[in-house]
Amino acid sequence: MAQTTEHKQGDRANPFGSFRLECESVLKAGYSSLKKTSGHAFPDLDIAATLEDPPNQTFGHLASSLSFELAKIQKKKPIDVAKALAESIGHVAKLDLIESIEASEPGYVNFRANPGRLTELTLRSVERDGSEYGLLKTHSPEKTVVEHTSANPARPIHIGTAKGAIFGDALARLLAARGHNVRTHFYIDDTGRQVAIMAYGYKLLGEPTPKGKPDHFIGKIYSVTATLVEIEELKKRVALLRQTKASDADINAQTKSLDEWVGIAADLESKYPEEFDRLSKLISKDPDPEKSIQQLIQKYEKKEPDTSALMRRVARIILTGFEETLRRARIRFDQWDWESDLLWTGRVAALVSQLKGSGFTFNQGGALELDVAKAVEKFGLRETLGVSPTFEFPPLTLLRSDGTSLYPTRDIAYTLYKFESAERVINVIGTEQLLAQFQVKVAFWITGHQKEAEKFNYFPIGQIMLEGQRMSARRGRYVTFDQVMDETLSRARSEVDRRSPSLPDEIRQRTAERIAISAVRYAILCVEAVKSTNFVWDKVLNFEANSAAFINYAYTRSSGILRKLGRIAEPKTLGLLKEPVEQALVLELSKFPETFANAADDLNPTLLCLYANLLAQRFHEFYEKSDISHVSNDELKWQRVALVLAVRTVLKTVAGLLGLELAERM
RNA sequence: GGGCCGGUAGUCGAGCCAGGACCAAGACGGCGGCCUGCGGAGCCGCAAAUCGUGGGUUCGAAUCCCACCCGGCCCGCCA
Repeated sequence: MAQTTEHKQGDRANPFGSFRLECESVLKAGYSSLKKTSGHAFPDLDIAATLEDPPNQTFGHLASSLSFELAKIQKKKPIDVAKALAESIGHVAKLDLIESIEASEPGYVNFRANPGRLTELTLRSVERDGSEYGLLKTHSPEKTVVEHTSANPARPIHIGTAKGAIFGDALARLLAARGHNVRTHFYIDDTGRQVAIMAYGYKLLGEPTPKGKPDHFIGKIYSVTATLVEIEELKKRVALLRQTKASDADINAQTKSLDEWVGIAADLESKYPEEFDRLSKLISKDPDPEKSIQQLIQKYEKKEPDTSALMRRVARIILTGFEETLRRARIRFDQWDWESDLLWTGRVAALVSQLKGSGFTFNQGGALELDVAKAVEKFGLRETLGVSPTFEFPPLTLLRSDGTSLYPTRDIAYTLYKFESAERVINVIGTEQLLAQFQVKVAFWITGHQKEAEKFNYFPIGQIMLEGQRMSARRGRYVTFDQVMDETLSRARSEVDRRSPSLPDEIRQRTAERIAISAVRYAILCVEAVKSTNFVWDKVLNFEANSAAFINYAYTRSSGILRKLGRIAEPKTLGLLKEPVEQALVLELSKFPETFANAADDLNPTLLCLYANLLAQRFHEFYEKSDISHVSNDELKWQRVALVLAVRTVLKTVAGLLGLELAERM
């Protein structure tokens, strides 16, 4: 069943939406006229909701299943009701965009659009609105913060994180085009253990200037340091267990874990012999590496000058690398938020004391706990949160017994911070964060921010697996975003070289870059965000149907036509575009505004991928079957050119929304 | 133990929220065709699906409800 979409928003045209509105209005008129002549009591039905897309065009362009509802009441056959309905509409309505209304077995009322009128309206609208065609503006614009990526600044961005980055970026583009005031934020999680480990290793090495890409360079140091520290700790733990005569099971578990880490260390040693060797010697000189790392964390939280300077210095080096990667992927941020700032500005402390005063906290072994379950029951949040009566809400530890905060606590403070400058907040994060996101919402209720709780959206990202397993940076089982882009670029470059050898080298390189980044973005965006998928090179490197290259090729072909024609004249009318391939193309163009609005309102960029692919497909079909530059009838030629121009406009708009860049030649 | 998400041709994947012409879109892979006029990264055709399983609701279920099965994930004084 189709959804209703507003007819006109701002002064932007919505051709198919206008057709839909006309169908709705005549259907309502037919319904009430039938109501008068019938003896039965008619209920108030959502008539717009009965309009749906028919399976193919032999049934017209929109169909209503209203008769099935009425047949129940009138105790008649649906097809008879449909006939009566179609007839009564014929009497009451004057038609504009509708060409015909027919009853059809088993009981649908089919509406066919008037091809001439729809073509005229669609192509004139695209011509008039240009790059703004279809970008229907919302009636209720909101200041919106989209937080995404927020990769831990300890190692390079891998393809799993990149998925969140690409979706977050596309989401921001879509919402902005819809008329919302959107800002993208990157959360720098710098007060956790990972950044401290990284800074510890970096300091030990004497703060070297990065060789190669900064995030890769520092990431290497992080991996080696983390592994060596972990091994030291495990060795101590096993020794302690032996001393205290712990159970064999406990000792075995730790030993097994230790063996695994030793294996990882061996891998790292062979990959980075120099760093491994040096760090290994340096760390062994430290009597208690773990303590050194803890001290870094604690001093940083307190903003101790030397430590703060060090931590920020290292984190910034990594972030430089992130920015380079993200820029390459056409992803940009309006704001970078440091987690440490939340502590230093007292926001975390203020939140904790407010929660403390709420009566929903309790003390457990010196740690401060939030009784989430109690709050859920008190405020009756199960329905609001959409969870079953048996969903368990474990308590949330807000403060460690040493008084330091934990990540969820800081995340609550952070989300509140985002609301300081926004009416709506969208968090683009992995599906595994579901419970944590619930906890944030519940904390919002406790602190009296229920309005914000309603405007707080969680956009879950399903994992990308590697050979059926979770990616793990420490185990070296991961693919970086840079790797993916490099590989795709080299593949795109060789394709361009092969197909367009006559283009200058510079153009070929730029074209390959566009094709490559678009291919990567499209491959990620064309599958729904929540689904977890296996990373497959062939999919990213696919330049055939259902890929960004396929869409770009439609654009390139249209460029070829226009280039060949040289000059372009205005057609007098648009009445000659009667071929099925032309009509199919017009219909697709007419549906773009509705598709866009639905994608933006449902937070679903994937819908636009499917649309872009479909539009390109229709164009390729048209291109094969229809001549343009060599038709002798000039009027027909210019009308077809108008169609080509409209397709180009819409392709470019959709591509922009998804962050794909189109090349004129490829 | 409790929960969340997913399960659609050999593979990938729309449709599910808002049930209707579904004998289920599209792609990859397979098979067979199409360049003496706009670039073949294309087009046309063929083969391929117990819509995870079993019940239920309904005139009608891939879609809603219940139970179960499989896969991923979560339930830390980690982040």
